[in-house]
Amino acid sequence: MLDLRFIREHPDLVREKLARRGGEYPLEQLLELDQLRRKLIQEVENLRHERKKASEAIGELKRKGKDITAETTRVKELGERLKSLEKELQEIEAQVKTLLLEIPNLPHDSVPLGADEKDNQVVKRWGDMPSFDFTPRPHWEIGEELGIFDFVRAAKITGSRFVVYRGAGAMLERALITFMLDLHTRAHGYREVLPPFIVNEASMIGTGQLPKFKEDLFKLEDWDYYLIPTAEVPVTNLHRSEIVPEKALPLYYVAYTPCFRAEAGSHGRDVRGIIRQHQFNKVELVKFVSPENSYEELETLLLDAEEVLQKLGLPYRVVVLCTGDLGFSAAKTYDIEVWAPGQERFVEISSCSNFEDYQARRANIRYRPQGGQKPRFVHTLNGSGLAVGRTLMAILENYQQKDGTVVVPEVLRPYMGGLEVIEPQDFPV
RNA sequence: GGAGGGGUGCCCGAGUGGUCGAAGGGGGCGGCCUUGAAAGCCGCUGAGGGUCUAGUGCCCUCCGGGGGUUCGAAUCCCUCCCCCUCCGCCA
Repeated sequence: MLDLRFIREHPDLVREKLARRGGEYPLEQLLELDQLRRKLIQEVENLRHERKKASEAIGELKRKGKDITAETTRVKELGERLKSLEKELQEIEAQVKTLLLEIPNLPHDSVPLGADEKDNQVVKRWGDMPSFDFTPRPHWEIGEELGIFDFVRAAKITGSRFVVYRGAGAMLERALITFMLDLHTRAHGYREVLPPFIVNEASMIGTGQLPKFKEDLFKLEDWDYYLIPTAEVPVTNLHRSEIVPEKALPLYYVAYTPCFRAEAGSHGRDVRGIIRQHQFNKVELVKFVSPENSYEELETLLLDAEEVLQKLGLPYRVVVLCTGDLGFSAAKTYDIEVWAPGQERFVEISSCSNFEDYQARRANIRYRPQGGQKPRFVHTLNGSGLAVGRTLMAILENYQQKDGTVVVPEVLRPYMGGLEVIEPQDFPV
């Protein structure tokens, strides 16, 4: 969330920056409530002060063995007045908190102005798109023909937007996960963690999924627990309500987790194939850094994610999201889009964001600056490194051959028992 | 699921109704000592909020969360959450 004091002191700036995102936010209402809140705080605190002094006096009288009945009745009245004011204040504060949680982060000044994804700007291209002497096919056709996807049985055991990976498909998914984890831990200095895939409500609020985006989440019945939509949630919340020493920064984490998304409102989008599933695997990079260099850290985070695609030989482009397409909690986001020749389009495969102190303030993640000064909020960043299912999709489409087989990228072969080509799976059923 | 014990500051830990925001230790910061460091010694060191004359100011809140009793709660009561031990169940 935003800093209430900053909003109060720079309302025009905040208004203007929120306007860049488009949409309506309850800023004016918040400012009004904040004024009321501060007035109530003063009244309450004055009363408390009075009561405190009077109570102390009673203690003094009692010690001297004097009569205190007159004083106690007076203070009791004071207490009752205080109680009703406190209740009022509590309600106002709850409302302020609610409004604050519904206001998104302010876009960074380097984020291009724009209304929606059409205004995102391509900032980089890498790799040559493969040329084929046949018409390249989409991954769902390749995968089903190879027998590595089974959508029919997935629909039977669960429902739509699920898939069963079989044989070399399952192995390829597993190889990708391990390959990515190895790259980020060994070459990029990330610490590997394997967090819970289920988190509580406080964690979801900490990273910004709740309270606003409840409909995107799977919730466990009779529990205040949710399936994670991304490892960003458990990993960022690792340090919720902590104060870490400055010398511990920056903290780099990498985590493999499955991700669960209700995909409410995406009916009819990407219904074919494995691009948009209710459950998918992802390797996620998360950074906790000091505010001074978070934008440099965003650039290196992006490069760390890009390197996965480079090593796999998959062509891609990087776009910077415009203000209108920016996620709720993010101040700046780069998307990496991999080339999918079977669909003749680029598909998002990673999203790398700097949240500045927006999540840190929600989740109360701070660091103590060297020299023992007051704690400050860290900056948090995260990025997919990468979405595993979509990487598998890109491999099928970019490495497909005329005969329907798929070449395994060289870096993955050690992870697949030396397998060089994926051929039709020979299963009796 | 049953029985018991516990949650206090950056960390550990004392504190069972009244100057208790809280002993002590660790850590951190500063100083002395030292060629330098370690050790030793001395001092400082919680967080959040409100306010103005903006000060090394004044005030309020915070001892797991919420509620209650009381003139007054870290301390008493209720409730919820979490952790530990034993038993049961279990991959």
